[in-house]
Amino acid sequence: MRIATWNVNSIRTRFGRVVDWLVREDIDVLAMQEIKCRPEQFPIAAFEQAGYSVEIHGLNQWNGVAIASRHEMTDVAREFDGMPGFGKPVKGQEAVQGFGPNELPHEARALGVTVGDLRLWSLYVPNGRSLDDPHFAYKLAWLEALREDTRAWLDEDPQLPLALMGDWNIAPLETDMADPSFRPGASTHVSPEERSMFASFETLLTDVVRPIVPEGYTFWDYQAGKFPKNQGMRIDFIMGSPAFADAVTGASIERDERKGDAPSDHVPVVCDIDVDLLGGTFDDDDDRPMVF
DNA sequence: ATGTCGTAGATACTACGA
Repeated sequence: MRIATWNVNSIRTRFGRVVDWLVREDIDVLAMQEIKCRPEQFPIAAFEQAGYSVEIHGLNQWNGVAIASRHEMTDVAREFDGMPGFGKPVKGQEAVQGFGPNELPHEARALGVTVGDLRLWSLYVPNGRSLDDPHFAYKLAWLEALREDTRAWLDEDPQLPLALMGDWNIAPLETDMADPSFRPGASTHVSPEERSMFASFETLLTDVVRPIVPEGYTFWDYQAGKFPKNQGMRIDFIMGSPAFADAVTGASIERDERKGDAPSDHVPVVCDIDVDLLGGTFDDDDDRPMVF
């Protein structure tokens, strides 16, 4: 079972490339971020023709998350408890997107689904914009609420195979940041507050890719030739619970997807799961009998 | 190099977000 995350930077621009990659790499579940569209604008047919169903959470041209899967998805969640909002209240949008505990409108940054035994989230963590911007406080509050929900989910079921996958917009280690325009003490993504917040998730979850792929970036800004200069950053992660991490047998960062025509500025991050190690079954596995 | 993308719209350019 192959599971991946990819900030696609507009699915309407990128769907051909994304579906080609899904088929070529035999991906079972892909968590996407920055789809930048509403559900009715999403190119669902291209995914269905390749054997995937899609769950979508998109409110407008910004943000937006989706999950494509070859297996049935259930228990779809389009927010987590206590998720804060941001911006100015939009009249008439209350019923569509709801409001966070701070009474500001929700953004489309989180989508949770259950696939077999797995609980999977596609997450697009707020960028923060700059250290003195209200968006930065929003980023930290959004992550804190997510962490407390993660703690509650695992308190309730310590054996839950859970993965939080997506664009975390944090470079946890010094070696994760090679873009010279992000400077310690002056920039988002590398601040002590963000790194401390990321570390607090690591008391609950582990980066299942890092042990297998210790080097490499997942994002390179389009500007100023940062990809050819390899001035990238590692900000896309698959964070797994103990039960999830124990089933991981492989991982990769798909650097070649930053090459060629019209790439996203992010590349896919992949992990392989041995479903036999999860203790349950997948109803549409074709290589094993079902076991109840 | 204010160096690139993607979105929307009171569009053929500007504003915004990343």
